[in-house]
Amino acid sequence: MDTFEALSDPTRRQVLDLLSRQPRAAGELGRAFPSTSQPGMSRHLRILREAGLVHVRKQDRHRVYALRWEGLAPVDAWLSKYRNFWEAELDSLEAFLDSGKADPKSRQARSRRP
Amino acid sequence: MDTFEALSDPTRRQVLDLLSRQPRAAGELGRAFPSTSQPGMSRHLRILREAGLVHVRKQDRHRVYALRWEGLAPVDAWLSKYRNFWEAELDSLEAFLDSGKADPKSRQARSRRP
DNA sequence: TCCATGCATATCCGTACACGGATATGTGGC
DNA sequence: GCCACATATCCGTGTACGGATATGCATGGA
Repeated sequence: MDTFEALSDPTRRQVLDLLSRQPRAAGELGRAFPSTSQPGMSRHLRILREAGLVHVRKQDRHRVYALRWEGLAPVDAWLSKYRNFWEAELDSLEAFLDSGKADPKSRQARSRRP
Repeated sequence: MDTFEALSDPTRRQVLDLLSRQPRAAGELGRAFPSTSQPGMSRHLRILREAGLVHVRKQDRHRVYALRWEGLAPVDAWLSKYRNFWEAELDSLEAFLDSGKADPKSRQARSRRP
């Protein structure tokens, strides 16, 4: 299962959201989803692992899961391909409107098309 | 079907890739995927439409599809949430390297909310 | 050393739905 | 009426997702 498929499941995205705050043990994650059985959560974690989205570390008797930021690189790469065009669109719009105001959110460095 | 599910299919991502270059008529897209039937492509386009990823315009007897950049906003938003942490990680790493501190393997213990 | 904890894995079962082709039909524009 | 599609079915296959259950397996503690 590739990155995009792994991310297509809401539960797995929620798991990643939890892990984005801090690493958590498998059991902790399972308890965060009471409607999911232990093997069920374990399956989700397996998919996330195989997609390279999480990383496991053994600590005592626990398996501590942490987010692997690099695992999101494929999505980021795919998306930036579009972001370039997107921002080009927005830039054109801004230029057209000529509001003269800066982007309030001041997104990360607006990489222009090379 | 939500945005992430719509993007989980490789064919649909390829369609978006084509549309990122220029708008195309439905038939044109269909011909780009010879192994897909006409109703088959039409179904994919429907999913992309309902996910807000493409936009249709009637031109003569053709349906011209174009990418809706805003449709990718949910993915971008979701991803930037992580990109911030990602960059924070890199920053922390830099800070760590600058300060010449302890064990470099304690990476995962360090993810924290800003 | 024996046992409980904390998981991962393996089945089996069942439901649901994605994806595909094939075919038929509907529809708006020319 | 023809073209370019969209939609609707029906069919079939594959597989995701879920629970339930049993087992494997390492670690840490009594």
